[in-house]
Amino acid sequence: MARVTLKDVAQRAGVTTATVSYALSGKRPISEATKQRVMEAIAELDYVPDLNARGLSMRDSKLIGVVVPQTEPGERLMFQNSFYSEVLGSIEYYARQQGYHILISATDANESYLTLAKQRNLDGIIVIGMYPDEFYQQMKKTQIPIVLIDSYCNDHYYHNIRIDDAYGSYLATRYMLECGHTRIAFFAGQMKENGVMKKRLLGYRQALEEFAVPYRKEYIFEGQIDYTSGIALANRLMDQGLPATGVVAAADILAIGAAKGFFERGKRVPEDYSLIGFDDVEIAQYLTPGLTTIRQQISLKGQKAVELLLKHIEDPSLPKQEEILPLQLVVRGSVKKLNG
Amino acid sequence: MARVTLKDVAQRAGVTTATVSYALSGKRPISEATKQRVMEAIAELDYVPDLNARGLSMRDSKLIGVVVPQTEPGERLMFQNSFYSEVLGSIEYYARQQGYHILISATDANESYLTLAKQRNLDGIIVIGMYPDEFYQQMKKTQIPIVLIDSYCNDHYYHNIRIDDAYGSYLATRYMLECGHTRIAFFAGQMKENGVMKKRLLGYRQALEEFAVPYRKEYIFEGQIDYTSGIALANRLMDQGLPATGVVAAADILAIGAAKGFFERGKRVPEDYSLIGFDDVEIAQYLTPGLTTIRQQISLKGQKAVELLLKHIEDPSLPKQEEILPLQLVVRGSVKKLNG
DNA sequence: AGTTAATATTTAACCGATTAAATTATTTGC
DNA sequence: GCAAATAATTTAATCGGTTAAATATTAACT
Repeated sequence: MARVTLKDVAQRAGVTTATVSYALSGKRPISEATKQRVMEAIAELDYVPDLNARGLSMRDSKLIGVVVPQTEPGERLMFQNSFYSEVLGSIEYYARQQGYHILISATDANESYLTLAKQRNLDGIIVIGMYPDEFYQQMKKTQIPIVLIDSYCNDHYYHNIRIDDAYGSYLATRYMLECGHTRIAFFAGQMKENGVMKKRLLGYRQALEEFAVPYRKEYIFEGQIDYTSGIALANRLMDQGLPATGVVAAADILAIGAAKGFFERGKRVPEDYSLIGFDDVEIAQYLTPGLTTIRQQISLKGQKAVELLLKHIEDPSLPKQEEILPLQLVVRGSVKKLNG
Repeated sequence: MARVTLKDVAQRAGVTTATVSYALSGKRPISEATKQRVMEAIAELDYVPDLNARGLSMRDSKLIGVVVPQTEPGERLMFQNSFYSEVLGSIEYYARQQGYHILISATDANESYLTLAKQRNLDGIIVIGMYPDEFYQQMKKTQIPIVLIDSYCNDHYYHNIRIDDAYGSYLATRYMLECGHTRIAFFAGQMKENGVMKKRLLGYRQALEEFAVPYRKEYIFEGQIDYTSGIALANRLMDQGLPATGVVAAADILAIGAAKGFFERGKRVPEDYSLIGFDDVEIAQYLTPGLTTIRQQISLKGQKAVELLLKHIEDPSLPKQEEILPLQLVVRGSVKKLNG
């Protein structure tokens, strides 16, 4: 079954390829009569335009690249964590609605992504997460419309969709404090300068300050954003014999790992340790007990990113925008009230 | 910054585009001297070939389509569940190693996917899950190499990567029985004819039979494969006042939901209900208690699918293969021993 | 040196679309 | 009825590559 091309359609309809093309695009007037014949031919032959060929002359691709941090090629490969999966799913969904497809590239943000952008003639790129400065420098050179998700890159060149990370962990920590906790540990992923984790630490400190609880750096634990790291941090906390009664985790994944770490050593959440997460990934509500956490609308992030990107693709002069999405405390069962 | 094309490189190196092309592909001998000049020009201009253009004449795309069941456009959009995410991640990873990219299309398996295949000139397709018969009929017509994952489609046209689902739940159920349980409920997703869920039910029955425990259909609960359904099934079980002591869930997600359902009504796992899952998704080991389950090597599935697909793309005469991947019982803490 | 053979390079067509410019057909106005 | 204006269609170039066939260059052998 060979490919059906414009030519075949044209032949069938007794016209030229140009006519067919115009009939389809409407960029030149075509008589109703021929338009009719063309449509019939298309239907009869079951013709579907080749987007590559079209892209070649139109210089577009209807393809959106999505950069997501590289997963180690370990035993289990996946889209790192549920947070990414959910953003990706959302991006895929909304892009598809608009006739775009997404090209996911888990990358360590090196030059390889630039290559991809050129190879595939990407119409736009959505970058999730924070990367080294040089990455942003290089990306800029491509001239391709780019929307950043969860980045504090202050380069005015990029659109930005994010949340107020500091405020989020402020909310989390404040809730802990309101519940009567004062010895509160903070579990985070790698705290890079200007990174999301660093911002979340900021919010934690703000809340402490507001409640006049002194900030003690023995209470700060830094690891990676994954389950095993959560377990490890919990162990470190217990090993050090810190008299903490609660843990503010800078990501649900860390919180879940921490709960497991405590559990393995006979400690329970929330009886022995109160725990609050960040993100509200899907699983959070199904844990036992449910994880109290800071909800961000993960899918909305993807949706907004796609909308903004497509708007920019249509209108390259679109001024750079930054959109801060709302956050919300979700109380479930992982924090124990020490007072009331 | 306009696109650098073959022509630019040719000009710079003082040769024709054909020469450059041959120098790169090695399909015709090119003198070392010119090859050298060409390579220099490429480096100087930072040239990256356009895969679309190349694809147009080579009639390939270096693109692999991945069909995954459609998620409802509900509030949360994601790659349905962690099982899919993990397979997808794996496929992406191994495809990329071989210079392919993946085009994910969450679809309800209607004609739209055929369109995609044509539009994008997909080199091959990996289909995850089970679909209506007509879907397979249509796909076949595309003549595109296809590998099925987790399908019991008996059409000899397709390659197949799967597990022995019946055996898996046989293992799960047997373990329950060995632990002394006899009133064992079975939680499943939709049991379509010839579907994965139906097969898993089969294994459950086999085990019961082997232990001479009568099969009672009040113990069979059917829902969807998602967390909320797990909760719902647990509630149905409790509402009916069934004296079950254990639940074999046909998917980890169901098991996790079930645990939540029990928890919400004051019942605990494994004290009140023992629970065993299926899949061993990443989160299973981080739950409290850890979920006893049947491990399948999810990433391996993706890897094998990619390998097989690429092999087929290279050699279209490759005979159809079916590969059954191994399973393994993983004991954690969600099943209580009623005997010893 | 003069063919012949082998090697290196170029010419030009093609992949499947789009589109400016040229051409043909149809109205319209007088 | 005929030129001018307008509408419909075609011609042919183009996008960025590949490649069969033709040509030019170099090497090999009497």
